[in-house]
Amino acid sequence: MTARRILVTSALPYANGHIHLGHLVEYIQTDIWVRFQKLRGNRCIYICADDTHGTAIMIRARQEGRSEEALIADMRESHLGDFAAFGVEFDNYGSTNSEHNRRLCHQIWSKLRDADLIAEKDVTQLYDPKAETFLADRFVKGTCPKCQASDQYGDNCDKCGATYTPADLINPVSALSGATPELRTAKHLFVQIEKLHDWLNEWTQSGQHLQDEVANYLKGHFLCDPLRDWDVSRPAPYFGFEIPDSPGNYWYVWFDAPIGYIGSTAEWCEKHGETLDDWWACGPEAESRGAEIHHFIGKDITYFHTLFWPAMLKKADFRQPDRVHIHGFLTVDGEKMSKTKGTFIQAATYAKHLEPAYLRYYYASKLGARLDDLDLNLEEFATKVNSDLVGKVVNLASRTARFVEAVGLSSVYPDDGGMFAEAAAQAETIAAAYDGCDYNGAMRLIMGLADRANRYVDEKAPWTLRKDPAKASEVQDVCSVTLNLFRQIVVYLAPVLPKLVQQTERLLQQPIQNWNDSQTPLVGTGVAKFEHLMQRVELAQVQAMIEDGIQAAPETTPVAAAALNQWNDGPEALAAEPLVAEHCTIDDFVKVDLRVARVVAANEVVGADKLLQLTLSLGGEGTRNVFAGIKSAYKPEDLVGRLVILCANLAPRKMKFGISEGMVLAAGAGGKEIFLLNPDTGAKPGHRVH
RNA sequence: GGCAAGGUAGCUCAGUCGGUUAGAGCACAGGCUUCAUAAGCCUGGGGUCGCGGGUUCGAGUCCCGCUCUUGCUACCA
Repeated sequence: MTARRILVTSALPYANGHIHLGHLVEYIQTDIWVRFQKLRGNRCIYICADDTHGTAIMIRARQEGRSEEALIADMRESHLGDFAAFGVEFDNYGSTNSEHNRRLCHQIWSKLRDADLIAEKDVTQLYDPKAETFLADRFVKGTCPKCQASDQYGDNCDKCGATYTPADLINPVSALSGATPELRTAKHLFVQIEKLHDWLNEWTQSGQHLQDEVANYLKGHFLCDPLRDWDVSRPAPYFGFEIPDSPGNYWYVWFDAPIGYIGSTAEWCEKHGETLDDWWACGPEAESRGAEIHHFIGKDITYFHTLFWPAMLKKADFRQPDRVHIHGFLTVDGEKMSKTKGTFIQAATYAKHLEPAYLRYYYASKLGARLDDLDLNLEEFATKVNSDLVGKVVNLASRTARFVEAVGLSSVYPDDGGMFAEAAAQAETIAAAYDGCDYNGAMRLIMGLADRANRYVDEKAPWTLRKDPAKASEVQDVCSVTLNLFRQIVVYLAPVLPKLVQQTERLLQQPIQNWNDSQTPLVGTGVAKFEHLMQRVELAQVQAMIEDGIQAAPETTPVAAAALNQWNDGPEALAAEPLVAEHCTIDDFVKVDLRVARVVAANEVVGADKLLQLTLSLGGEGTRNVFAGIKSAYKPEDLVGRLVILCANLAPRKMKFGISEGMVLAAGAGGKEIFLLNPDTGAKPGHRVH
């Protein structure tokens, strides 16, 4: 078999957030594939980079009062640390904000120009005059024009489902500055991808490059109609590369992000004395050299990687991907990751509590070639790791290595009834599963081998043989067989568990460097003093991680971060009165009958220091007499006529000055700091608060 | 509404070209073992393969209809 030359990428993580367990599905999936290819003796390079451009980065840098460059430099360090912790090993980790990338963007752009694919059109968008920037739909909030629901995003309403443009919103507000946006028109540049429709039909439907479901999806959603022009420019200010032949306009982040794959490769080539053409050239000459390009991505960015990207490469005379491997999303305990449930777990939080190898194995045992979502069931996670890795695999070494520490492995491989040979014969089947991204199938086969080996140990019972000094060599033989079976399994698991490989090399004092190490048993070599290879997972550790996840400052979305910082809100209030940890059920909540009420009269209470006496109306049903401890902050005459929120079913309470028939709701620390709640305009006395 | 992918043991999933009695792991029950990190081994219970029809000597597998779940998309196929 001749060695393949394979360039592999994972999607570029955005420099606006930390790596979390969802990201890791992809990086672990890719890393396993890369390690597998390398182990097979193929020439394989794993290329990635930070995706650094765009509005979100610009806004965040502004809010944090520093340069974009400083922000992305920090985030790069964080990303690299997380990847290292999880054994994700890139051959090159670049940045889209690099000179290589700029040069390539220029090059590809001029090719697209030459191919007459670029069109200019006016685009009218909301503009934030205060922040001096155009606003993407999700940076605008306002009232839905259809159902009047407030606080809706600029593209659609999640109350009534209506879709509209941000300009239709009632009372639109910029999420960046709080300013009222205005309509402005600017020139944008578009790629007329429709001109490649026929070619894309062929490329996507050939069965070579995509999973079938993905090909069907593209056919049904995009390729059945003319492809819309793709808006690839943004007017200044924008953190990115300025378009050379259109000053004042910048390439949209999704234009230069995938080019980052090539830019990062260029960086690698420079370090290793190779040329880009060795990997990215297309045409018959390049074809004969046979480099392959494999992208691993999540299903959310299918669109960019399977239509625009191949089209761009095609027209710019670069090699198009041989395969785009698309995976699903991560759920935790069957649900989308949630910050409040603590299941939105950052890589760093996980690594603080649990061994990264566990996650690598768990993901491997769940990943198949399809784009199904993957569920991280925390209980299954613990039992799977414990029973498969500790109970089956590592146990093989743990139950035999000690018996042969002194004598090492037998100098001739003993008769094992053909077990080693049979397992060796499965190498190609297991390899095919890895190569086809069916890690789940591979893990199943490998665990079958571990089961078999454990049965062998049981039958031979070396601990019994050991009691008879005459059978010493038999003990050595049994342990030699077992440790060789163990080592064979470790070779098969090497792409998933690199650390276990190192430990095994140390234990059996021989390197593991190639898939073929599974084909030949070790004989006559030494065995080091046994040390535990892997610890069991305690459910408590998992729980501790979840709790930590809840505590850890939840990562805010760019919009929220920008909106938050803008108000300068501090943590003092929360610190003074921490959140109630215990949940209340919806049933608990509905027991409290909150109502809108109008203050029809308010009086001082003679003899009371803190109380005001309020007469409240709920519309019908007469009035309520309520004593409220708000004298320090409100004057009676300021209250008359206004609306308040009343807990209407609070048990009546006899007080020194009369009976209080409810409680008005207020926030604040006390004293002057008391703030009554009032509903937005439109609420009527008697309305229940839900 | 449209498109796509699914529905197999309590849970997570295999099941090739239609072919013997439908499998694995986990969980559960009973037993064995005590080398091993409460690890290991054996035995067992547990299935209307979503429902209904069809093709066939034979259907989890192929065809049609229905139903439910998930994802995408949306009054446009």
